[in-house]
Parts: sequence; C-alpha cells; structure tokens
Amino acid sequence: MTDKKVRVRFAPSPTGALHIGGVRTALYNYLFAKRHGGEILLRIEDTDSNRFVPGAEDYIIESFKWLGIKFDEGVGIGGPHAPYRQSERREIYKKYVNQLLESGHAYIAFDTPEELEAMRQATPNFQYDAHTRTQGKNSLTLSKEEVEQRIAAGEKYVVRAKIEPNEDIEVNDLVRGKVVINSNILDDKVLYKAADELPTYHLANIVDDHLMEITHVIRGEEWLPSAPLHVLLYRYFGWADTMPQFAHLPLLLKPEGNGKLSKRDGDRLGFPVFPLRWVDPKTGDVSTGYREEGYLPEALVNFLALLGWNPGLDRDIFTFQELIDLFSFEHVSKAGARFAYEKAKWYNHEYLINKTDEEVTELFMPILAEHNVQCDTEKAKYIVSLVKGRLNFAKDLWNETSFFFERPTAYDEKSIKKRWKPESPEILNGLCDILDRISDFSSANTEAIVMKWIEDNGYNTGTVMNSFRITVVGAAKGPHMFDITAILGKEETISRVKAALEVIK
RNA sequence: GGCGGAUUAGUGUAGAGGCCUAGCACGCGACCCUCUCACGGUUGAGACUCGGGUUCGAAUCCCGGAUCCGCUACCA
Repeated sequence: MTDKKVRVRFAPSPTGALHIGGVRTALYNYLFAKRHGGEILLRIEDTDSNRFVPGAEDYIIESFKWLGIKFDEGVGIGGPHAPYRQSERREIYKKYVNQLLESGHAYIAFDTPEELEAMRQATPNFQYDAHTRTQGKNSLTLSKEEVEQRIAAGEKYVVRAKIEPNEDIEVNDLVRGKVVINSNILDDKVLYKAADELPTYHLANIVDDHLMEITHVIRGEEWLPSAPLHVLLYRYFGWADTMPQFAHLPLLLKPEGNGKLSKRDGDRLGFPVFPLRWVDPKTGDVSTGYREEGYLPEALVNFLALLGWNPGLDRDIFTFQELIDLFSFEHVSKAGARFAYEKAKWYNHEYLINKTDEEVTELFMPILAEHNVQCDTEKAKYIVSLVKGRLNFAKDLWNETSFFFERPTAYDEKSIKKRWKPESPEILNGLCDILDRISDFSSANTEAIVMKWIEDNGYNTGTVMNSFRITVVGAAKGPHMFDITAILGKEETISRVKAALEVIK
C-alpha cells in the first residue's frame, strides 16, 4: 500500500464559483502528489442535480489553469478512468448499489421527505438508524412483495446504508492522528436516490476513489464526521485493504468575528474569495476574483500554501517547486486559519517588486494604453525602475506614474498643508529662472545646479524641493525629483511650476 | 442538544519535557536613509485559554472547565 504510486483527487461540486478554501484544498492535494512523484486528478461531483450551476465546471478548470495547478487526468483532460463527471457514471454506481443491497449492507427506503420531517418533529434528535428504521417504510419492515410492487409502480425510493450499531470505528487521519467514533451516532445515510438515478456524495466518492485508485483523500475538515461512514463503506465493499489514507484539512475562517470564511466577508472587507471573476448565472451578481484584482498567481499560491501549513523555516517566500519539495502533513496545522488577506497583499507586493523591470513593464504597457498614453517601452521600463518598489499591484502603476504623462489636475491638500511655505511662490519663481538657463537637463546636472543655487541663497532644501515637487507631481510623493524633471524636460517642468503657482495660494 | 475537532501576540505560525529571557512573518509604533511617498536597514510594544494533575522540570504529557469550529439533509 505504501509503495503504491500516490494518486490524489480534487473533487469539487459545480455549484458556483470555486471558493478560495477549495483552491487551497486543491493546492495541498497538488503539492502532496507532486512531492511524492504522484498524480492528481480532477473529478466533478455533480450528483446533486438540483444544485448544478452551468459554467461552474469551466470556471473551475480555468481557475486552475491560471494558478498553474496542472491535473494529470480528469474532466477536461481525460484519462484511463474516464468519465470523470459523476453524472456520467450512473451505470457504474447502480452496480455497486446493488452489491450493497445484495450483501445486506444497504436497504431500500420509501419514506417521503414529509414523513421524515414528521419523524424529526416527533422525536427530538431523531436520526434514521438501527433504532428508528423499524418505524420506517423500508425493505426491512415491508414484505419483499410490497417493496417490489412499490418499485414497479414507480414510487421514488432511496437506498440507505445499514449501519450496525455500537461499533467503534477508527479513522486514521494524517493530520489529526487516530479518531475514534462510535457507529451509534451515524445515521443510515442515503446512498442513492432513485429519483434522479444518482448516488449521493458518500457512495460516489468511495466507488470512484476505489476505481480511480486514489491513495490519499485530502479534503476539508467538514468531512471528518462522515469519515467513519466512508471507512464502513470500504469495508462493506470488501475494499478495506486498499482504502486510501485520509487527511482532513483545517478550515479557512473569517478574518474577524466567528465562523468560516464566506463570500459576504469578502464583500464586506473588500477582498476576493474567488480566484476568478464570477457572474452568477441566476442572479447576475458579479463577484470579483484574485486575477481581476491584480494578484499574481504565484503570490496567491504562496499565500494560500502557508495558510494552515508551513515548512518550519523562518521565511515566507517559496517558489512553487520549493513548496512541493517541502510539503508534508506533519506541518499542516489542526486548527482553522483566519483568512489573513492583508498578508495576501504583502505577498503580491513581494512577488511584484521581485520581478525584473522588463516583466513589470509588460504589465505596464497595457495600462498606459488604457490611459491613451504614448510611450515607448524603453522609457516605460525606465519609469518602472523608478517606481517599482512602491507597488502592491500592477494596477498601482498608474497611480505611481501618471504625473510622468499628465499634468496634475489637483494639488494634494495634505501635502500643501505640510510642505507649502509662505515663501514658496517666490522661491519657485526664482527656481524657474535657474531652470530656464540650464541646457543639459539631465538628472545629475540639473540637481547639481539647483542644489548649488539653493545653497548660495541659503534656502532650506526641504522647502524648495517639496514645493517644487508639489507643483510638478501634484503631491509630496514619487521618486527622486530630478529623475522626474529629466523625463519631463525643461519646458514642461517650468510650465507645471508656473501653472501651479496660479492655483496654489 | 448530541458527536467530533481545535485552542501560542491583532493575524499566519515555529515550538514535539529542560536549547524558551517563547523564534519568524504580516500588521502597528519609533529611528536611520532621504527633497517627499515608498523601498531598504535597525528597533519597540505584543502570546503559551483557564484549573487541576504527572514530573526534579510543561507551551509541550494526562484529566476537567471555557471558548471557537465542523457535522448532525434524498448538499457536497
């Protein structure tokens, strides 16, 4: 078992956009598989026909493509265990449902939703199990003839697992160790619905994981309570000796307050909870994505990887390959992790400023085009080199560089209040005269001349430079002043100062 | 309510009985750099959920409380 090739799966349900927690689960699956030279497959669990959302499957595939998580087989790729869409595997499940029925590990139940609801109302903490199934309408209480009659009459039924009471079931979890649960608390879970001829998750995932030779089931903690049922099913099928190992991952929690991370938190606190932009086909609601917000996929991956896991080293930046090489369940934490989106920003900042000027320039050019700015790549690259360090997102590029291309339309109040002095206008007029006489307007030359002029006149450097900066840039921000004026040129620089002097009092 | 899981600074985490005067990172503060905003560097504040044990010694092991999370569907 341990020498078998590692095979894992990510099995989302196409009920909408892929939640960021799902992305992390997929990532851990991927890291684990690749760490062990194994394979990962993508399976679509669309066994609930009521919750199917068109477009969700494509969304999932596109998300992973963007993130750089490549599946070895599955929906959209194919492979030896196709089909990978559960709705297309009906016949397979039927066979296994029958096997369970024949071996006596499952039975047919006709109770309607209304009847079940009535039972719940009548009995506190009602659950359909060994103690209560004798009161239900099922193949254990009804005669064989009546069961056949009802089925022949087209009555909708359900197949339930027949859980034997009072048995301790062990689940060996790679993250949590041994977890023991008594079968008394398990209910006779619905395994199959005749209504749509589809199994439920519980049956489908066991059959598929077995057939697809999955060695490790890595999924969210919300599955831990039903893991004993899954263990039981492996036994009922006679597959106990090839049962996969389980690893239940801690959940992603809200950044503040109680509860798990939800889409609403993103809306409320201003960060995406989906990898890509998603438009709900029913409501038309639009949710932004990490991609659209300007996150780099490698930054998101790094951030997500370290949310609930860490390699035990005193650093935070890891390449995808390093994450693979270092990944292990020993370092997956057991407690839920608050979604620290502030750190996601920092990750993006780190990845962005560590890109080469060429790479950032590639992100810059389309932004310039958007603003109808003509600028050759060489100049753009030089500007990028001046402002790169202060970027969190590519979209910050315009904010940090617009003054290179457009005159300030307003002058920042705060900057003026702090830096503008009564003598500023007079000094600036003098500065314009000096500037006008400079023939070599290069950064170094202009700086040398202006600094000497400041010194000769006994001006305060800060006053001169900050006032100068406000008139040219529009605020007390930006790179080295004379690098800016060198790009703007003499005429534009002087003209900006004069224009500002008309406005700022 | 029942069952299960979890609990180190605001947040993500390191720590697997003495190496802990509890480390790192984000965030926050200060200083340096500097014409400004950033970057970078240095630095400061800030935590072992509580109570019992076990032990010469516990953040680390055991028991109990508290709190939080999950499950408790013909959803996954």
